[in-house]
Amino acid sequence: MTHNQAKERIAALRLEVRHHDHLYYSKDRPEISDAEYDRLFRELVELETAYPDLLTSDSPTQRVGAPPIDELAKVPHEKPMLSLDSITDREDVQAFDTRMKRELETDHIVYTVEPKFDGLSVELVYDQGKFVRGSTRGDGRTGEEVTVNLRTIRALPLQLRHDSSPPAHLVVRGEVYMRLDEFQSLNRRMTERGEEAFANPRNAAAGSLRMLDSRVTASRPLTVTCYDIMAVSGPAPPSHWDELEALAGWSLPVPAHRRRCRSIEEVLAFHQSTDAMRESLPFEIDGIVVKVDRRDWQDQLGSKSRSPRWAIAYKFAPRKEITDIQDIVVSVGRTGTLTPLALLKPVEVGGVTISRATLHNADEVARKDVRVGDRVKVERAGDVIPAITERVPVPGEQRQDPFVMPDHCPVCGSAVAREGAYFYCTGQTVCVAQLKGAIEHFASKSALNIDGLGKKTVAQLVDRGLVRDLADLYRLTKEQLLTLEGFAERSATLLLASIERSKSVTLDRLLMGLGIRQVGQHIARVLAQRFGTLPQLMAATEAEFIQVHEIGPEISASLASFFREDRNRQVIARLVERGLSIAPPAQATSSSHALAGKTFVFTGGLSGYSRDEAKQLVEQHGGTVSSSVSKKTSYVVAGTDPGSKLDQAQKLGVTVLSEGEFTDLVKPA
DNA sequence: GATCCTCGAGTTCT
DNA sequence: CTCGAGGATC
Repeated sequence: MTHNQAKERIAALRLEVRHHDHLYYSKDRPEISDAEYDRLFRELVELETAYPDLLTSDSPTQRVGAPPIDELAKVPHEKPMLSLDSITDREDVQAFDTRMKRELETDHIVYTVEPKFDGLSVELVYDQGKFVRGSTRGDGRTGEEVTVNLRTIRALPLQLRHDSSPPAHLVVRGEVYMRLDEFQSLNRRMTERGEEAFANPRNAAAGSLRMLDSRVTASRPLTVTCYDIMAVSGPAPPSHWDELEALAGWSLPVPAHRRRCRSIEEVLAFHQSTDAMRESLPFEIDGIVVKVDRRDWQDQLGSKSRSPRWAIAYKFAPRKEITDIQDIVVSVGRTGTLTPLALLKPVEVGGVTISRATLHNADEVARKDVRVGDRVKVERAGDVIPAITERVPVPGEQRQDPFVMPDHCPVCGSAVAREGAYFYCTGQTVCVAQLKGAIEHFASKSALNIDGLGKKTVAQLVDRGLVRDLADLYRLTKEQLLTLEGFAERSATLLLASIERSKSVTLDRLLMGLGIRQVGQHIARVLAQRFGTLPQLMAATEAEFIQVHEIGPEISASLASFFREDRNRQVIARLVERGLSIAPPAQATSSSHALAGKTFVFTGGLSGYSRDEAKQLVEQHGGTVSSSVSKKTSYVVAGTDPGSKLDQAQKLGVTVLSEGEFTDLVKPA
């Protein structure tokens, strides 16, 4: 074969392989068998090996090849990658439609609807028709570069169709996901190799795409679908529908199941029919996306800080699964609260196996009328915490007796007292469940911050009688620690060092750590500010506590009774005796008053700092951080995967900031 | 007395 | 994150 013949054959083979990749992955309609495809692919590889000068990076054989790297590079997005407001109720969709009609001053809006793929979104950049760069969403402004990993996805064309006259520059938004069957076989392979299986397809896709070694990514069956043109040289398509058509024309995969709707009723119908076919789809979707079709209208409507006004995600009702209650047990918290807990026959809900769910309190158990042996519906509320939503009656079933709260603590046998909706164990001084809880709380980050003193260690210390109260922590010896399971020289030394370090503590942290009822981080700080030292605080009367702003009769009664208790006074005395040195509370060192009077609420994950660091930043500038959104909230900072607080903010018209905007505010350049 | 705003406490799985 | 309830405010 001459060089020229080889060149022609290679070009022909590449076209054919791309064509079949496209049919297989984007259209899901292969025309040739896998064996035939393999034959074409092998011939191409052989020719390219024989004529290395003809090998180019856009050849379908060149999807893998880059060596592993140390960490993913950060790249700024060409356009910020916004997220979508999400809603779950019909009425909210109607409200969206009404709002659009009002703002656009028209009665006829065409919406384009498509399934919302449950994967991770990526930005793809094509220059002169060639795939040059791709990145994950990151915080919306800056993502992680995953170009080499994306190249391994066969549904993703490395070269846009030549005959489609691709634009000189094109930035596309897409979603990378994994098909369910591929996900299952991947998990099977991983389990066989003794590796940890992925919890759900989305995690599998995210983990696979963010691999440092693209050869691993290549072995993971990822796929992609594209749904937005973020930037294009030349004229932009006049509508979202045309955008999708253009993408498909360039051979990019787009959602096959899409529709143009002439009314909001059609949108509702599409949502319903898509939900119905959800179980039979080979991949996971979590709702539909509704977009105002016309581009000029989109531009007119514009965007809020983190989401466009002209589109919403209309999610499906949270996934519910049916399972049986195997038992109802009662756990004892650090304050002695008895909490009923349903042990469930393990069931998969939204990709995670659920085996227990809290029933909160006795009233709740009664209201839902759930008993041991009952069949119930389980959902993951807020997509995280499992909750039993209702009982599913089984015809002819023989039900057990209703659940009753025990009248003695299941851990220590002390009497149980009732207060409002809650039941408490009265064995404050003898109950090991309470003691364990109290110690864990004392050691926790926002209290004494003793590193290395986790749940397991606490349980052992208490069970072996080494620790009977908080002060006992400060006379533990290395010899004692070495007798614990899992403790050797190193961990013992580290734990002793953390305990030593905790001896210098501020008054507010100590107050928080003591676990006085109704006294959390906030009240502890208020008290520390007002009284300054522990002796002064302990000398105060109930009447004096009430004087303090934010402290009413309940909290002051709780404080007074805590300090009246002999046992508590002794523990405090011993803590001081064993070297605890209590400093006045850290003054709010506000370096500026730029944010004085402003209230912040955080929702979702931040990438640049922890919640605590973010809180400190706000306070440094004289602002305050609160946990719930109200009319008085100045800003809601929405990170990744924001929760219901974002919806609340929008409802109340509170300004929403992205993490980037927040940073600009607290760290002016 | 009603209403709004916050805080505290408990919770699941990986 | 959600619930229940304490405290402030009108």
